[in-house]
Amino acid sequence: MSRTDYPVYLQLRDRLWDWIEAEQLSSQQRLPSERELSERFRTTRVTIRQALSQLEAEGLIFRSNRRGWYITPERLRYDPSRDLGFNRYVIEQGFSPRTETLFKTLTETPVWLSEISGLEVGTPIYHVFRRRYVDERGLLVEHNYINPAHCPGLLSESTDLSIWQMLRDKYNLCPEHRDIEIYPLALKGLEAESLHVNQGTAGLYIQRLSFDQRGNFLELDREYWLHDALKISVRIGERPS
Amino acid sequence: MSRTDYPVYLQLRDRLWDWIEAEQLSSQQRLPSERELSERFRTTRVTIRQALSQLEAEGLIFRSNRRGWYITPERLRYDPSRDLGFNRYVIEQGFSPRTETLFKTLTETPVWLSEISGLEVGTPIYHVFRRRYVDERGLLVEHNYINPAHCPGLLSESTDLSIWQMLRDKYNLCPEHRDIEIYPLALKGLEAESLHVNQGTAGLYIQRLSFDQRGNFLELDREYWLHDALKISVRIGERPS
DNA sequence: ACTCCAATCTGGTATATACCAGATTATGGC
DNA sequence: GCCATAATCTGGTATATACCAGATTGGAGT
Repeated sequence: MSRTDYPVYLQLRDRLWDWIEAEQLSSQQRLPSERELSERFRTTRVTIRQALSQLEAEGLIFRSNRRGWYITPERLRYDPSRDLGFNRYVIEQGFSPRTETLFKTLTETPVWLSEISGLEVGTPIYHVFRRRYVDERGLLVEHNYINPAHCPGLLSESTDLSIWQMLRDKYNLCPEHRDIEIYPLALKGLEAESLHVNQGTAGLYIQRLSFDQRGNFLELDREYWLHDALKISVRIGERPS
Repeated sequence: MSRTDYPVYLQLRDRLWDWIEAEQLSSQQRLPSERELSERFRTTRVTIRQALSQLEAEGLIFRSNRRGWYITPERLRYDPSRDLGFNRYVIEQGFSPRTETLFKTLTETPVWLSEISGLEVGTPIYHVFRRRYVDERGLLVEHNYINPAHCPGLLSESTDLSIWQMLRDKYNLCPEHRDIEIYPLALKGLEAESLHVNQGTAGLYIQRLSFDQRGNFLELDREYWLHDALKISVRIGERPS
């Protein structure tokens, strides 16, 4: 029994889904062009785009600006409460990570950061902005604000790997307390541009604010993820075996 | 300096944002109709809708089916790792909660639940489906699957309050171990209908799988939130005062 | 082989128009 | 006052069309 009372674009959504399954399209493969799809499914490009947007919202496909539509890879599992480096858990899941440092600089603590970190406004602070890839798809950009009082000279190190690991191994820093915030938002401005996605693309924001044993501010991490790129997975307590 | 090289709908997005601020529109207030806005801003309804969709993605406004656009209330803070009842933390934040039980039934464990819970396929299981409001806006729907072995007769209780509290107070059950999963998705089917939103509306999925001290399955909680309704906030470790 | 540039392909933006379906409001009969 | 119903208002869906801008491709010239 088909749902013929559905709007066309929802029928198309389902037909496209079925078609993708039937064609066995897999991760990162390209769909036919919108014009071709609109002919094949006997409708207009506008309507096909509505259907494609649905599948995009569901995380089945994603768009690459003016290049086409592609099959979304499996979501990356991610536990923001653990201090595992990005590279490490990406590899653990059988993917291939890459990190680009877009800029790193020593700047002055702005008001908003002062309010959540406890640092005085104007205090020197490291600011690192990085883009992270999994299998050559850019999944997130990340701002790190690090207290240089605890790790002088950090900027001269390579920041293409785990900052957290560097803090631990080289500076013997270990966060004792953390505040984590997570919420969906729209990617815009610098974050959208850096990820090469359109303004307003759905994203997920993850913020981690870390303090040491004495309550001193260590680091702030603000991550902007593509909405379809990750699945947060947290385990609390021990599971008896 | 204005960004005149921006597409019209992004300029409109910003102008609408400014207009909303200037008009001091506040939580749950209604915007003028799309036709009126398209006249006021000298463009077509199609383009105004693109701009409105941007603001919707950013969480500034939300739509109520065929009634209009409204200002989104502040996000609710929510800590899925704690066992605070919904009603309690909503009230703590100065809002007014309400819960409707859409159905509750005794059914048989399906395959997918068996795989994550360890129950045998076909084992009796309680299934409760509820809708939760804050200030009379439906923010989420929630499926609860509860192991009746630990709490016989639960269905004859009222399920309009905290199931967790009932499990603790009446059945002395306390989860020792939990697996939590969170990811953005599109609301569709039953969940979209129950929240009176369009198919494909952005949402956030939160799943909690609870076991007792001996590793027995207690409860599965699957929550479907509106994307703009909550801010997950978790505190790890103690903050020295 | 290589570079450069033009042609072409892609999705992105924009306008105009029409009708539908649910929600709300106005109206008229009681 | 109340209730049923009709008119109206709202966003939702759909088609047709045009042009833009970035990405890719293909070919000419070296």
